[in-house]
Amino acid sequence: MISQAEENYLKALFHLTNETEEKVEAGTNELAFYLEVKPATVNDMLKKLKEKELVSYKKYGKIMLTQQGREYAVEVVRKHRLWETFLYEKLEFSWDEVHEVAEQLEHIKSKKLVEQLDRFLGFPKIDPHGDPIPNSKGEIKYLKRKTLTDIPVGAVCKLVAVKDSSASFLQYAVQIGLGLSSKIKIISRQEFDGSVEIEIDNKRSTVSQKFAENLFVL
Amino acid sequence: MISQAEENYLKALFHLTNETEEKVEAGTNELAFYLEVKPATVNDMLKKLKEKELVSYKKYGKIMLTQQGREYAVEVVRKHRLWETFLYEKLEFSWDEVHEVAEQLEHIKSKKLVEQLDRFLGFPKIDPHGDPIPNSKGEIKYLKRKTLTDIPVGAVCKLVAVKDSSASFLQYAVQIGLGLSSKIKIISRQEFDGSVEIEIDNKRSTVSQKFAENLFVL
DNA sequence: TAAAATAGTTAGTCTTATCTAACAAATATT
DNA sequence: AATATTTGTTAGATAAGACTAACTATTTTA
Repeated sequence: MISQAEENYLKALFHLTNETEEKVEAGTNELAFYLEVKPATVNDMLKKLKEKELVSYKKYGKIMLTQQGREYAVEVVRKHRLWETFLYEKLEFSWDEVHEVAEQLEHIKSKKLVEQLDRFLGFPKIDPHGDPIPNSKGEIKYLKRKTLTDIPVGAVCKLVAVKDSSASFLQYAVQIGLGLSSKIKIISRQEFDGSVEIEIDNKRSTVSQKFAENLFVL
Repeated sequence: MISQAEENYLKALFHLTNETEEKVEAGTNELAFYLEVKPATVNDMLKKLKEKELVSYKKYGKIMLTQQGREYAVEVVRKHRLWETFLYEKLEFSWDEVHEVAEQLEHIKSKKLVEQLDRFLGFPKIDPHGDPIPNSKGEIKYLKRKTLTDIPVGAVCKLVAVKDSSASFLQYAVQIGLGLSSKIKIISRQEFDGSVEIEIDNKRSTVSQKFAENLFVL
């Protein structure tokens, strides 16, 4: 049996390594910082995870998920993103509220629950933040991503993801009526600073280039 | 913050006392048996719960929930039964599969989640076992639970729970084709001894009044 | 009512997940 | 290469929630 704490370590390792193309290994301090615990704690936990053959590492060496560990981590990510989708689509949670609750729900242990939830939601491909939802075989389809800055004036696009999902960004997004799958029309663009005037549900706003670069669209 | 273990003790106390009209207090051994832990463990936990003013008890005395403890317990029961309803109605879980998963889901902490789930389900009054679901104010409307003996001849009902689940009863049930969520049609009833002829999946059997009283139906 | 049975408590141990403080190894800098 | 800095490890502590074994209080019964 894998505890909730262990699941969190696996998920963290997945996000720090496998999820980002280049990196395949992490360090103790890095993991500790990510999980907001002390390096000593990570060290203890790694021993347990190594014992269970979920991670591979040697003293003073780099940390890597084993195949088994990766599979487990992907399952947790799958659950997290399915629950986020459920909260957003069915329970009227807003974009910035889903994460905290999904952090709890992702640890519920029931194979049937996950599969039925997936079916109930219509086998969604992306979660409310636009991140891909692994399928039941653990396959993840990463979509190539364009940002708002790539869209020409006059065109309409759909928001599918965000680069930075800090609370401050998400709150700003909600303020201007921006939600997942929002249709965004490009009204005009300033050559001077790259700021763009956009229209969402007949509501116009002007956002900076920095903001626009943070929005992945299709 | 109240831990999952603590929540389970409160819920157990509620079921052993407040839920049954007569009893208002429980003993250490009784609680231990119910929770499948040892009396010593219960004793330790009671000290914590007393400290938090969720139970009242004195050394060698009886255990009782405080008003606060009762309110908390009802909230947990509410969550449990809402989740059972969700699993049964939306995710195609069968009658006997919902409990185990609801035991996990009831500990998720999010006020909004509970209220939205309740709304999503259309503010259900009873769970898939026919037990009442407390409303958001903690009020519980106890309905008289119907048994097979309350169903008139000619009507059809659905099995939702059993009073006694001894092996001898279950074996008998299996023999006559009675399973969870079985649809039962009342063919005839003997005035003399209250025995009933029933039909399950086109198969007829005659059962005693004692047997019929053991079946909760909807 | 005295002995037996039952119920409840205490003390000490275990495991998990965390911490702090001190130490060791690896890497970077001058 | 010597030293300083960063990174990782170890040892020992703590808190929660469980256990066993031994003890004490209460209740039953002969």
